[in-house]
Amino acid sequence: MSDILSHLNESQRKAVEHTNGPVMVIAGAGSGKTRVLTYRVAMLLEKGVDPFNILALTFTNKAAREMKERILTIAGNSEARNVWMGTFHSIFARILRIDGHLLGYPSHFTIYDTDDSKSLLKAIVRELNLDPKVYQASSLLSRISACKSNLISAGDYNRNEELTEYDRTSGRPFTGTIFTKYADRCFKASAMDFDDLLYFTNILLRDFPEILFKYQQKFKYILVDEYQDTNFAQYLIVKQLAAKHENICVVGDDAQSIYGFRGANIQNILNFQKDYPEAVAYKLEQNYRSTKVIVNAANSIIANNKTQLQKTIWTDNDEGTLITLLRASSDNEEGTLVAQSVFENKMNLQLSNSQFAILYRTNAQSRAIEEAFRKMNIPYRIYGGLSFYKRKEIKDLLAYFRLVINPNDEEALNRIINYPARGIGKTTMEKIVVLSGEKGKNPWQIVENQQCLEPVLNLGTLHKISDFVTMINSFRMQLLNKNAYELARHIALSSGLMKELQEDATPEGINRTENIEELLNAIKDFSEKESETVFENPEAPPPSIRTLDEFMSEIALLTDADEEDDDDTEKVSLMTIHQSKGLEFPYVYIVGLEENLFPSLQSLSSRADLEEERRLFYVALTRAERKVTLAYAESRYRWGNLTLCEPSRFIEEIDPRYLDLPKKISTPKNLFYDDDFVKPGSALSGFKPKNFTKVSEISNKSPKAAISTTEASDPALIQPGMEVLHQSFGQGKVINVEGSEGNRKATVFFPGVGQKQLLLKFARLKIVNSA
DNA sequence: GTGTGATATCTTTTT
DNA sequence: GATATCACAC
Repeated sequence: MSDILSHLNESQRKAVEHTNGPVMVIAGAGSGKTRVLTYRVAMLLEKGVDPFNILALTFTNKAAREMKERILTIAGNSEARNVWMGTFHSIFARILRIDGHLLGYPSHFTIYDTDDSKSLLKAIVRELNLDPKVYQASSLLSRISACKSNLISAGDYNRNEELTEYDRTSGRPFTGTIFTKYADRCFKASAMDFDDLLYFTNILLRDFPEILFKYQQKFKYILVDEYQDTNFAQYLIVKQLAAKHENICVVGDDAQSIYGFRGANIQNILNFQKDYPEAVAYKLEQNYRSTKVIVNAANSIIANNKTQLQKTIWTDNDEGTLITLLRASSDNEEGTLVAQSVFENKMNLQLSNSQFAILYRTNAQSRAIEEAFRKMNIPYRIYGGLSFYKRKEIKDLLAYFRLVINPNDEEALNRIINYPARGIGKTTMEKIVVLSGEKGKNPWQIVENQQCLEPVLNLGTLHKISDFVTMINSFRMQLLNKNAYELARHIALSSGLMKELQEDATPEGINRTENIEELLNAIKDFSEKESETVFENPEAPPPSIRTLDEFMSEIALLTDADEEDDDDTEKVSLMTIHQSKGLEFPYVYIVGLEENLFPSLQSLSSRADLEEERRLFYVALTRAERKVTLAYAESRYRWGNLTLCEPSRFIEEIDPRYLDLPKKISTPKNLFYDDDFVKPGSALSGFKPKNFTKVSEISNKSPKAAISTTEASDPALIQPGMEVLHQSFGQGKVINVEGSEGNRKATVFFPGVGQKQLLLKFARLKIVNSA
């Protein structure tokens, strides 16, 4: 261990060695925060602390997994796997499965994801005959979520004058009613949404002192990563659990707080020393990740924020290259420029794809980038976006599993009662919902009870329903005696879902079938793998088979970012800045630096939000080890139509000493309308095509062309894959051709020169080899 | 009750 | 450009 400590700098070492009492570590970007956390856990184990007494909370499963792996390496002790390490949500879901019965929840409760929550809210709004445009599911959910994060229950909400008054004046007086109904329906469905996991943990600890005591005893040492991103509910859980031993260590960086929209309260970290007057604070200010240029540029950005803890991030690393800025006329061109730049750097500097990351503000921006990368044949991997577990066919099959495990799960029932179609339609479902409202029961209890249904349904429908119920019940009987894979496969086949998908021979249909196969394979792996879950009683023998409900509780909180890429091709990473938090890449491209996009439109109304956007930009910059490239487009397709964009204010906020401005930028813009892009409605739009035709005619007949030794081929014949000859660049290979008629553009790679985009009517390429 | 085509609304960011 | 909902025909 002592030589392990030698891997740390002085402040890191102090933070690691100070194991008892409250400690706060303010860790600047790239300052070795994860290192401190992992070494600290290793240090605790070294000192003989039982791993079952250590609780380490992270924000992503990925971070937890990585940390666990590293600790295993450092500590060289397999005991380390018994540390309670995971996200807030997964750790407290585990606790609620053990002790949630005290609150009336079964241990197999369902976790509703955002889609489930929204769909339930929509149903409630419909049932109350309210206007879904006024009561939008997404805004209702964020309001409810904000309440729960601040431990405000539906009852509290309705009693709170301020909240209800606000709803009345904003024309949504029934928000409180909806909240109440939503909470009630979730409970009846034995379901918790993401916020409930934290909310009910708080209730559990508040109302059952013996439970609080139990976990206080258990978690003698508590570590919290990304403390700046905790919300009130999380803060209070940690505070209560730590109250007995006060061996709490929080690590964070106020400059990287980017989850305010989710209720994260930056005050939690700013007030830590008020909560624990004896707390010792350590600052990690040396950055080991990035070049001086990057560190200084990032500092110059964050200096524009008013609320922050004082610290000076510095580095001993090289000066590095200046930040470059790419200006594109459109979002598509931005993609092309970025892909070209990646390609050039890769070739010139002999780098691999995985050394590059493209970061953007919104998921929607990935498309243009993706397209450009596809055209250039650069392998990439998108993080987030449409997660595997969010695909329809996967959600359908999972809904079967959910319903089998928890028949009360209303959203699962809704999803599959008529999928594949079995003649139980909208009207029938409506009747069922009405009945469940009247009898105060959940839909499954109604569906299961034939007597209930007899008065309102005809015999045919009644039969269809009872067949469905029998099927689900027969699955349930096998829950404990079949392993997860056998049962999952059985369900996929005998529910008819597999058949339904196989009948669809379109490429999408085949893909869906493959996805189901993939899910089944994942379950197979799971069934065969030994359980790694920490059991309440470590001495208890592991259960002989791994069941489907175990699988479901393990994946409920997985997100796409946690998915491992088994394909070992080297790929460029594409992700939102939020997802990039905690990661690092040698070369980072930050795209879409435009006003109203980054910073986003909705952040511009308040100083706090704008500062959060700025911190987001800070996070993006500090992901880079060697070089940052920024990009923006002058126009972009937003919800279908073209919008003009201004460069982001953040570009100007960077100290110009660290920025390599393109010479282009100071020249009059219209000189650079060198391609098919014309601003709609601008004075140019009517004239441009004509002018261009003329120019091209002239150039073809110009004297220069006449004396040229090479004879140009007809631009219309140029196709990707061809070898072509250019007057000054020499021979090259056509990678891509795009654009229409007179404005066809080719991307050509010239060995030794690099990749060039050429307007075919000017380029006068000669086809050398059309193979 | 089911399936098809038209249309409105959408975009922050995530557990 | 994509998805969710609605109107309409079978």
